[in-house]
Amino acid sequence: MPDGPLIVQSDKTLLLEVDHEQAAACRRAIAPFAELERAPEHVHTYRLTPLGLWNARAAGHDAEQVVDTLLEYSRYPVPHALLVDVAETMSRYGRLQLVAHPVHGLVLHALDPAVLAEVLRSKRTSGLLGERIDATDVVVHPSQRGHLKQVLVKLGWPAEDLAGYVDGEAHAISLAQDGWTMRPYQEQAVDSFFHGGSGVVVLPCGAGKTIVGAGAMARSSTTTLILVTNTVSARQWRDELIRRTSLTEDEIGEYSGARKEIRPVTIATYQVLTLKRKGMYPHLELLDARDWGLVVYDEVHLLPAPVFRMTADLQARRRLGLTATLVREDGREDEVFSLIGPKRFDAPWKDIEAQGYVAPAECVEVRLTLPDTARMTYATAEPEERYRLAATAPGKNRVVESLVARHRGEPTLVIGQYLDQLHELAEHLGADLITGETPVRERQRLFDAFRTGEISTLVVSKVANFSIDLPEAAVAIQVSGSFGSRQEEAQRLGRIMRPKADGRTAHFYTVVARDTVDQDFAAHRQRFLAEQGYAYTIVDAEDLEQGSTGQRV
DNA sequence: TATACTGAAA
DNA sequence: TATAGTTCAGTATA
Repeated sequence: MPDGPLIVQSDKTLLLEVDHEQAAACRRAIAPFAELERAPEHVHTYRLTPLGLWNARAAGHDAEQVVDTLLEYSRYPVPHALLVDVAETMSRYGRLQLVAHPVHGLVLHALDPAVLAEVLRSKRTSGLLGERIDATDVVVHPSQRGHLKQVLVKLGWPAEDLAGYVDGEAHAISLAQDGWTMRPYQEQAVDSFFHGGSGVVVLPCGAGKTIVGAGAMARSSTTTLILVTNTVSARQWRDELIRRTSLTEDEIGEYSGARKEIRPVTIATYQVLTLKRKGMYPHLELLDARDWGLVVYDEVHLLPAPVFRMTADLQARRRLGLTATLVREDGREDEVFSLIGPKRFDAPWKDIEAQGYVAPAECVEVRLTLPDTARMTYATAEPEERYRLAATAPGKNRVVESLVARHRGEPTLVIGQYLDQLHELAEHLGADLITGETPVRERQRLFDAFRTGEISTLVVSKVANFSIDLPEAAVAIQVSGSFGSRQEEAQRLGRIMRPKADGRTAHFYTVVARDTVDQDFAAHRQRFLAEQGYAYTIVDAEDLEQGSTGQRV
């Protein structure tokens, strides 16, 4: 195609012209295998990575499809070397297989003896492999299954794990069918997960990931261990499971800081599992406390390093990872890939929105020009103080005030990172504030008041990043965030994406100080959502009160 | 004996 | 990059 929207370069970057009429179709076509790297106004940069290509491969795409997609949308002839490279990278996935051998147990089987020879020569596999059976097979100690997969990914030969799983202890679980059924994409996600065995399901916030978990549990009907980020989330899982499945309160245990119950379905927090005392992990026994048939990782992108290590030992059990965003800022995506599994299902956020299951959202970046004195302070500040200085610029108070006024009557969340700033804002707005030090009872009271509409504005800290369920929230105003965290941005947008009763559009504002690191971090944070098709409108803070709409990006 | 508060840890 | 949230254990309170 001579006028395609895509420029494919030999350094493995893909440049997408955003205003091209085929841009949307192209974005959709390359999404399964390319990662968005930068998203300024006119040209978005995607990158081809081995991990992206292997995920696509695991999802059933072959190299031919990827090559065809590139050729179809490319404006210029595609570098031949790049096409060869794509084909070679993709063909690396699955040349090694982990299989169950009737005599030798777990075996690493190579479709190509040379690959096995190369892998065996590496020092990194030395402690992980046992006896060599023949030219294409070598024994793997079952306890090294996860470590081996990690090493193989790093060596560039990701193994396809076909060794299967222990059944686990059977436990009858069915979905409660009182006039309610899973949504089509949830069914598909469960199917894809089961077909693949282990892996990750990526769905937007508010799209019902818990239901996918429940569906997987019903399908396997085994004892299940669910790992979640915090106690509040654990309670929400329990309530949802009681509502949506045949499980009763007695069958569901909570293993958290507060309680230590072990039941056929046990919900545990990452925190308690990774608690370290005197160099020991006293709660690790939970993993062996029962013969779990399924392990569910909620918010799998947050898995801390110790849980990765523990998970390496759990490879014989089915593992389902759930997340809204697989991206992490610490570059551990490959560990999720090798230890939980490849991406099994991924629905573009805009598709779910089009089906009406999440609310449409409009994202606006409000830029505030710092007064001269503040700019001088900023310019002379130490680099490590700069973000805080810019992010907590006093001028933001007025901007937030006018945004709240603009949406008067709509349930509004003001979200920030710095407690001082939030205290000040809460006072300014005459609104209530929820932070980590707010007692659970008080949080509950405020959330309830917010849900019923008694309170229309709530100022919240990082506590609101995850899993708080405020269906009615329609407006979010972000004043500061964790540096450039893409997944935090996605989670915060997620707070307002529950569909509204009247189908209203949700509004997401991010207030940044112009020409500072605050603006740079904001740009980085927005990348993931840009990849999902959310365009940020940029508005000048001074124009805000005059009702200008700004320019679309 | 149960519950509330505080500080430390990773 | 630093900050904030979470949990646990020790101490105070009723």
